[in-house]
Amino acid sequence: MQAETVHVDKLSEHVGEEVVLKGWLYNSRSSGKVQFLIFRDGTGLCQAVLEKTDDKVNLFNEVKHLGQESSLCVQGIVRQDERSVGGYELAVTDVQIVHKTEGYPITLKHHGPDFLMKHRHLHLRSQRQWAIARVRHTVVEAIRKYLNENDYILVDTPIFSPAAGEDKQSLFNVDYFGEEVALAQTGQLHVEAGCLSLGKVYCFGPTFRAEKSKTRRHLTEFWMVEPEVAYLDMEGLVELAEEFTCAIVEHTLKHRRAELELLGRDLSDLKKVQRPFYQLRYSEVIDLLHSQKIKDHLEAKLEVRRKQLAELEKNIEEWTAQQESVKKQWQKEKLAQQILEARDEAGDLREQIENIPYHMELAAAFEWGKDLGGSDETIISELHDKPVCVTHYPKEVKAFYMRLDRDDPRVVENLDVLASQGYGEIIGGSMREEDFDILLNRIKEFGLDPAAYEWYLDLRRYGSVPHGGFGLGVERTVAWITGIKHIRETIAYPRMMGKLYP
RNA sequence: UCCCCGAUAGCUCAAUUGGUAGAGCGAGCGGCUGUUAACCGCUAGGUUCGAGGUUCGAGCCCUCGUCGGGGAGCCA
Repeated sequence: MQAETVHVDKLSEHVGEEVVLKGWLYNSRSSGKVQFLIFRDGTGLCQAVLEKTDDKVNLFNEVKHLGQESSLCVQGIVRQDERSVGGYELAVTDVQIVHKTEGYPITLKHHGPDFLMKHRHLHLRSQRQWAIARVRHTVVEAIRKYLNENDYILVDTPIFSPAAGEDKQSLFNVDYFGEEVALAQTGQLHVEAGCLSLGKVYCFGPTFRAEKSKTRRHLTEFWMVEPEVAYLDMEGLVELAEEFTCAIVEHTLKHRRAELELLGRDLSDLKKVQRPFYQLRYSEVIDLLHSQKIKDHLEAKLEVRRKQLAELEKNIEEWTAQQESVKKQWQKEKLAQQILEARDEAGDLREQIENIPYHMELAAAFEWGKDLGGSDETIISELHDKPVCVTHYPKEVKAFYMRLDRDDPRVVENLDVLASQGYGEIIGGSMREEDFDILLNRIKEFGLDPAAYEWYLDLRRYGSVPHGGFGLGVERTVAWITGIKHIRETIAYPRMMGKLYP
């Protein structure tokens, strides 16, 4: 292999040249005297075409039996061809087999989530997962870029955590030289100390929550970025959350358009993510939940879902009937696949249809003082075509450190950002209580031991200032931006209840 | 912790309401010079999640358990 090694995503710069690609066999098709090797190298897919000419009979026969995911180096001449994935292909002159793979478990056909999660270490090689990983990388890049360019200083906060940030039930306990400590579920308390040193700071790391949640929005280990700013006020906090969210979406849209399109994301939704977001105070949310508008919305949604279900059921019937008459094998298979997907979707719809009346009741019966439920958040975000900032919750349902609103001490100056399209909460944050006496009182009200928070109280003893910040969940943000249904696909190795392998 | 659904070939699913366990993909072999999850032919592949029960007979019905999916609560 004498030619220069290049990557698939740079093939357009090498048309007419002989080059080497190093990677893996994604799929292959053979047609007697020509083989199509669908090849991947981490930067993209490329079709390599190998013809059975007299000088390449041995090579042809050797490559013919290569299994999916065999590793190989392919040498050939780059040419433009519309029929090929990516628009370029390689006319093969030589192949070096690095490793022959037999019986690769993940085929290009449909697999169930359990099987794929057990093979997560291999699943990462699939196209969709590849695209999601690249979007995630860019979301994280956007986060760091925004903060760094705006003069935030990174402060790494501890993962072994002596005191709870929030409530103790959702903590993972660890034996720390005989002492029971917890894995951090937020870096916020510690980052506040950094904030009073450096002004504008952030922490960014893994976060652990032992909540026994089995839903498409939850992980037990996830990544969170938490900016914290001194001399900030509530208005500034909202502005920061909005700017931050917009910067992430904009950067990702700019650099990962191809991946988002591959994932089937409707980009027009993302283009709408512009300041200002919708602003709702908690009390306004209650009015909204009790309003005729919500009732109408849910009734309309119910009607739409019923129609969609009827339509799907009709399609399933038609496709099932067609299966009998269709002769070609691949057509049968395609129909079978369509039917499976439609059934899945129909199941989803039935569940929604069943739940909507319940959600209507929940919304109508919502009383001041309760925390917003998942269904309430979904309804609110569905009613808006861009993210919604919900603020000023009752102090009882929020953490002890959140700053009491001086105009209405029943509520705190907090902020949740709900992503659009029903993706739920991606940001949660607040102004922090800067008054020593109020904070101490709040710690006691929550039944916490003030001794454990002595160092935190010091921050109010010595040079206390108004300050605030928030946490943004990386996985939920990636799920929203990519438009994928389940958060478990947004991280390479999802940790969920009962899931620890691989 | 609670509610709903599920477990059949390596994978994805069937099995006409309790009567001899099948198909496609994948694997192996062969055919085909432009395939797009290619196609065509042949071959191999099963303790129907586990334990118990009902029955002449259980993949199917009942009880318990294990694992998985979705949701409630809680949350990023």
